[in-house]
Amino acid sequence: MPRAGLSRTRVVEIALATLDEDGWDGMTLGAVAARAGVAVPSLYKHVAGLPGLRRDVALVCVEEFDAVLRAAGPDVVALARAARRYGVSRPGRYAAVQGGDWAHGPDAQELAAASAVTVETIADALRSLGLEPGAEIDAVRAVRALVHGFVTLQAAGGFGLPDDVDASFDRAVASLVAGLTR
Amino acid sequence: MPRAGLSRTRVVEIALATLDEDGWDGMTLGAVAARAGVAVPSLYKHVAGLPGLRRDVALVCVEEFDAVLRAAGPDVVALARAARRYGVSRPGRYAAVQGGDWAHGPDAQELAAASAVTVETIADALRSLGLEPGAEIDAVRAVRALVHGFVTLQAAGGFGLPDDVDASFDRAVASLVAGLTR
DNA sequence: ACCGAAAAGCTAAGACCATTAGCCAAGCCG
DNA sequence: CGGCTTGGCTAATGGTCTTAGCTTTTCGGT
Repeated sequence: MPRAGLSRTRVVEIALATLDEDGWDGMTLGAVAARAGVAVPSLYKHVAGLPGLRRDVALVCVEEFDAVLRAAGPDVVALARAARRYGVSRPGRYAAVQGGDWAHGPDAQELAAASAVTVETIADALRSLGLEPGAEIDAVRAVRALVHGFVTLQAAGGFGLPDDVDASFDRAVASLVAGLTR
Repeated sequence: MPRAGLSRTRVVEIALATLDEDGWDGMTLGAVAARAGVAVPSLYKHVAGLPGLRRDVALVCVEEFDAVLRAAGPDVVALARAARRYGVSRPGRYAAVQGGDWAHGPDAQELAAASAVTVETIADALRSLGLEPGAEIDAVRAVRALVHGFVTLQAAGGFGLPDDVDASFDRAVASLVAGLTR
């Protein structure tokens, strides 16, 4: 029996491919093992079960998401567009970034730290708007909520009308920014 | 063997109780059957499997959610507050309202119709702001996205800082409304 | 009042899912 | 070359949903 030559990072890579194809709920141990050409229990040699795999995958996605945001530059609108593009084009990874409840898990530290970086990126972009100091946290929350809500509603097919969702999004962000700087 | 005296509506009632206690993912046929004092396959006599049960439960929740919004009156801020209060106090039912992908299912009609009523309620509240006719759909989407994003981020523990989330929400809604009517 | 049929429960069984235990062989290192 | 670590495996357990088929209750019609 030749070995498959797996490793933690290789398993995570394969899991990411599965995630992109089958979504967050479809990223099952069976699917990953099949794609790796290996029996399911073999994965436990590299990864701490399904929760551990999800945690590892989420960490990669959070870091990737943050990189995308950073690359969008310091403009709030560009940042929001980039975040939404990521969420729409890679729904599985976006769900991994936002979706987990590992906020309550034991190994939440790494994830929380990585998420904090993302929040800080948004805060940087908002600083250029010249908000009052006390309003910054509120503004970050508002932007995150608007973008996240848009992405998830769209992903769930919540926008029944076929009107241009891109335009709606741009206008919503513009309106919120206008209201924040009012 | 005495009968349990179940019915479709009774099963849905029990499922709602399970939903409130165990959340959307915890609303399993096993949990519902146990609470009903019945074996799992017996539920199939009243409900079309798990997808059918979810569809029925979602329908009830959508109608309830719409009633809550209507009761909040025609003010946008009050409506947003009511929606968020519902989402925070009954996370399971809120997930049922928003969460499904039955938009693509075969029996999406009833659900879609009920959801359309909710959207119309929001549109009514926004009409009092005196928006330009073409901007209405965009405005509804913005409000829905902001509220929905806030609720889901909060439910996922996405707001790390312990700052007052209620105040952040009120300010976010006020900012968006200000931006929309600008 | 009775008989038959529909309805409502049940058990059994099958397909997946995650997880644990324990075995065996591959490969590295002295 | 021998042994130990490591990475694969099979087997088994318990959970999920689902279908098939059986039994018993219950109700309606004559």
